Amino acid sequence: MASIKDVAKLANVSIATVSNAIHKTKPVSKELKLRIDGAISELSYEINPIARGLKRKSTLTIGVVVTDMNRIFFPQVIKGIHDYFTKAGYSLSFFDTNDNLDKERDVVKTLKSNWVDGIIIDSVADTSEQDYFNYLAQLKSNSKKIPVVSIERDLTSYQIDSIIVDNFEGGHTATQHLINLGCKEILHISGPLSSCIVKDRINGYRSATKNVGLKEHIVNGNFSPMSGYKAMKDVLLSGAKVDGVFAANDQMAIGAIKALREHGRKIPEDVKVVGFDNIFIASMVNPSLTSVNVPKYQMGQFAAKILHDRFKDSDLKIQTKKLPSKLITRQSTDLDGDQTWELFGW
Amino acid sequence: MASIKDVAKLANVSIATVSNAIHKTKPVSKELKLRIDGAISELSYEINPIARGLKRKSTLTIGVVVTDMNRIFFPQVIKGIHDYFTKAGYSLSFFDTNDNLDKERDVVKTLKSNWVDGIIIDSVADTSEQDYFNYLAQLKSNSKKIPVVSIERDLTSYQIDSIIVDNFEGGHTATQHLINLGCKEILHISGPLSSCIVKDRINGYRSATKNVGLKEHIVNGNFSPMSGYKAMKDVLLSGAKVDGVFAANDQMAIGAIKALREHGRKIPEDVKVVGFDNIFIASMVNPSLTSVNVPKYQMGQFAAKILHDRFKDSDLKIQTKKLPSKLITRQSTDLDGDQTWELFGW
DNA sequence: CACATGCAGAAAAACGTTTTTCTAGCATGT
DNA sequence: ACATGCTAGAAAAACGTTTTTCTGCATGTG
Repeated sequence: MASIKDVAKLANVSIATVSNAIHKTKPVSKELKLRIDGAISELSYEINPIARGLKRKSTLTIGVVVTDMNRIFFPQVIKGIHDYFTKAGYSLSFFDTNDNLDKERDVVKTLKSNWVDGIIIDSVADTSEQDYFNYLAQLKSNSKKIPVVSIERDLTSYQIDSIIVDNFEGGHTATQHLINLGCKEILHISGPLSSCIVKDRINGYRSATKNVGLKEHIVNGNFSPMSGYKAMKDVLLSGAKVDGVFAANDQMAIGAIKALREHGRKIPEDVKVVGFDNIFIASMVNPSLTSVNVPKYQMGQFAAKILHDRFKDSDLKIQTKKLPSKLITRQSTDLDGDQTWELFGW
Repeated sequence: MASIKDVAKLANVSIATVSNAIHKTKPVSKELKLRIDGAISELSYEINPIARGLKRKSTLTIGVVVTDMNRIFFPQVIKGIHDYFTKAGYSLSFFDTNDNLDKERDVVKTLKSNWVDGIIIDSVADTSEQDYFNYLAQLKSNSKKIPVVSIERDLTSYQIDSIIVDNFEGGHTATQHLINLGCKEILHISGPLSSCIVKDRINGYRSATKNVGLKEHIVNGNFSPMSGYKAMKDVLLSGAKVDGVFAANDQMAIGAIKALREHGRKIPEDVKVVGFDNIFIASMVNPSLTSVNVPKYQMGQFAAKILHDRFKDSDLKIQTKKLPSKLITRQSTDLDGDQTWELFGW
């Protein structure tokens, strides 16, 4: 691997001049520029990003940490981040915390000592982990701060830029949709209560049912299909009447549908079901699933953009970016709903 | 950020001694060791991996390049790689080529100049790209080689370790399964013919049908659900009789099922359908899809392991690791097939 | 003419490590 | 008593850049 030294020697100039010629950081005469370019191409010299990183204290790498790659929510978010940042000349360093806070702490520590230029994180920490969030916000605070952007979780109160979806609105819309279709007994299957996402979705449900005087009926799941299945099964066995179900994510909705079927309920005739996230499989299952779309790819892109902006100006006001959610009506609530498929590359 | 110099000063020793104490590369007296440890923890010194990388010519980073993150095949492969390599102290640098060879070339060039220690790649290049594969095999050949491991594609003839699945066997098994169930007119919907994976699957199909004297019927798709839908539609419109379908991947199988349904065919009574890859949604669609499983997570783990082994001994014989494929019978061929769900984290 | 000003380019310092070379002290063997 | 070898540790070189400082030299101004 040719180094800048070799180039300088071959072109018979100093290394400073080579550097200046490359980066146009100081003017250099036509003649030398020519010689240098010649030497560069002759040696097929490529700048060494490690050495530059050492000097510049920047690695052109950004750390991406997600809770579990198996959640099909993430691949698209990552794709969004990737597309933005490779265009900007950065690489992505990828980490999966397996929904484990201890691991997340480790990862962040690694990231810190690895000198990544920024971090985009989907934190698994629940709202009580104040000390951890504070640490996150102050990362590397003694010398230079390394900026962090949170996705899915609103951490603006800790001075961390956050990209989220309006979960209250989404929950409200989903519930209202069931109400509009004439449902009178609407069940909500929620996710793990520690998460603020989940709370917002619950509140959206509450608001909508309260508005029209329906009684609320909430059971808990943990986002897995199996938990949705079990929750639904319990409700059915208890004999409670249900003609509408709003699940806090698609996975649980699919589980719930399985349970409903086993009890002979027709969907959507007897019971209508709405999910959340609009993972692409929502359009492929049978019946296809009505769901509140979360713009995953855009979420990644926005997170990337905000982080990038902060690189340029670290004094920017901390911001919360709320992305719009939108209800996609499909056969689980309306047989004539959207019949198209989500045809992402897969 | 405290540097080794600060530690040395505080402990009143030379920086070489600090380094030796940390890495045990030379013995250092109990006394100094104690002082050094004290200084390290007092300054909460952390080694700077960039500087170390510069000196050691190794970044403890491995590049992972996939063709398209939207293919649910990849997240699990990546998870396998990730789990292995984080345990070994490496980070993953992630790239998505969007099924574009030019982009892939760029990415590999970046990876090369980024001094990653190794590369795991799912190449989009078709078999005619000999010069490119040669380049890949010889990456950075003037000084130190950087090892490459191929997944999904057998590149051992280019001296590149390869982790693949026995696609011939898989294709044979899938077809044989249909034969065993009494199918007489078996259609194969293949993937893009440039890919050797696809060819192997075709040959498996051919071998099985030939064995029992069935005529072969092959149409082409491109792995997308829509292509499977269209291919099936054409066949149905042509009036050809079909009582079994083997699609080269699950996506196309799902598309084919949609077409069959639109033509009033009952599955599996009238037509039985088998896919390939066993992406988790195969167990969730309705009817659930019989499919040849590809061990994705293990594929990632093996790729990682082989790469890691090569770090330790670059003279290791180039190897092809063929992972076993296994047919999972579900409702698209047998109503009493496997009813369980793939319950990966999601 | 004296002197400041600009400027292209070289030289050198710095980034934070690892690794090689050097030094001084001490023990050993003849 | 002296050459030899070993050892703990220091000093310095090296990795490949970027950036700051330094050096001549030409130009312009009073």
